[in-house]
Amino acid sequence: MLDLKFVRGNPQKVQDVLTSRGIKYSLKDFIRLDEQRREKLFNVEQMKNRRNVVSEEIGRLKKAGKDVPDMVMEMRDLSRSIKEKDEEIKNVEGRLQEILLDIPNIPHESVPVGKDAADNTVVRKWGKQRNFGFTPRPHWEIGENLDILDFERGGKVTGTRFCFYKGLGARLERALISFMLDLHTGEHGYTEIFPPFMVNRQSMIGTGQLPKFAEDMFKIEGTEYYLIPTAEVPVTNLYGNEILDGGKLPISHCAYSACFRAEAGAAGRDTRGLIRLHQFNKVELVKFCKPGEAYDELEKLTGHAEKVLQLLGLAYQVVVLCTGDLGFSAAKTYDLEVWLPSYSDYKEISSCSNFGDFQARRAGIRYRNNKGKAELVHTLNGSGLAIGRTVAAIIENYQEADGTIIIPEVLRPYMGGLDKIS
RNA sequence: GGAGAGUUGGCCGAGUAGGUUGAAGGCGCUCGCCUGCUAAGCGAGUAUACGGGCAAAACCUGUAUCGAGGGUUCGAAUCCCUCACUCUCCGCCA
Repeated sequence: MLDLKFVRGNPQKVQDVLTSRGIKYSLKDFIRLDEQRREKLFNVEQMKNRRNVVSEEIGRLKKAGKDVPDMVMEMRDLSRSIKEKDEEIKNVEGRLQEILLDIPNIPHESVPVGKDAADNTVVRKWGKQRNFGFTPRPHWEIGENLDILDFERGGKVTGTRFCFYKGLGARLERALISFMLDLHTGEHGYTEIFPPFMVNRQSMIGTGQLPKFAEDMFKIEGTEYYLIPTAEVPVTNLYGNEILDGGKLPISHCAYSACFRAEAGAAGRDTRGLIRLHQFNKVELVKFCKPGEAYDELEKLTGHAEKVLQLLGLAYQVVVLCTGDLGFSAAKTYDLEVWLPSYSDYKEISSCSNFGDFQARRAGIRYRNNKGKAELVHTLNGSGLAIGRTVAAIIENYQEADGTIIIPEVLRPYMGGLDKIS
């Protein structure tokens, strides 16, 4: 959420942002509502002031044994009008809030201007695409042949976009989770969190999934709880409505969680394999820092996610998202894309973003600065990494001509010393 | 699921025959004094949000906030209702 005062003071800039993100909404209504609100507020506050003053006087006079029916009558009327005015203000504020909650973040100045994913720019590449001496096969084929992935039974037991991992496949999934968590806690200084996989509505609003993207979410029937689409949601909201000690910043958390996504707008895309499931595992990195540190922290966090790919020996590229492709809450995002032979292309495996104070304002996450003033923190997060897509990348990039899979060196301690899945 | 207790400021904790209590007291923290050092001691200060004034900051001023929302009342932390959460006991359960 943007600062109301900022929008008030920079309507043209905000309007431009909306336009650049393809949102056709005129801020004129908003500005008018805001003016209305302030006028009404000023008005009612004066009335309340009078009520306070007179009520106090009534108390004093009554104590002195005097009866003041005319004053009481006047206050009765005044209170009635106050109640009406308060109602009006509440309505106006509700509408303002609705609009404000649907306005996306402002991209950082370093973000390239562009229309869609085609305008994203590659920042760097790492590793080289393997030269197979045979025709590489997609991971779903290899996985099914080795009996470590079972999509068919996933469909039978639950439905489309669900999958069973089996035997060494399940082991590989678990190994990756442990490997990533160990790396981030041991080498990168993150404190591990194991969060709830369901959150309430307020938390979803805090990180920006709601109210705008309700159709992407699974809601638990009969409750106000939602399945989390990423650990970002519970972990960022961990400090919601708190004022943190500035000396403790930056705070770095990593968290494993299952992630649940409805994939409402993705019908027909990535229908095969592990790439786009309704449920997948992910290790997430989350940071809370002071405003001045955020962009340094973004580079660091991105580097931490890259480190996972490097240690696994997977070729990837780093892409900076252009204004048109940027997520709703983000001010700047780097996507890490891993080389996937079955796609003959790089495919997103991590998304690392700085949200500035956008989420912090929604969730109420502040810290006390060195002047003793409460100030919004800046929040960041990134996948470190998406587990399912990592499994896919390992299967495809480490496959042998005979259909077996070499296990990357760093994972072997987590796989009972095994060096191959066959 | 049944029965009961609770939810006050950064923390602890007062505060019910409704009235000047944003809220006693303590702790913590900040600044100053004092002091070989440290500790102790002394003094002052120490919430947030949203308005108004100011070009703006400082500052001044108003309103709101004692879990959330509603009600009663001239006036509510204090009374009533609903909800959420926490705790205890019972039941159930991994």
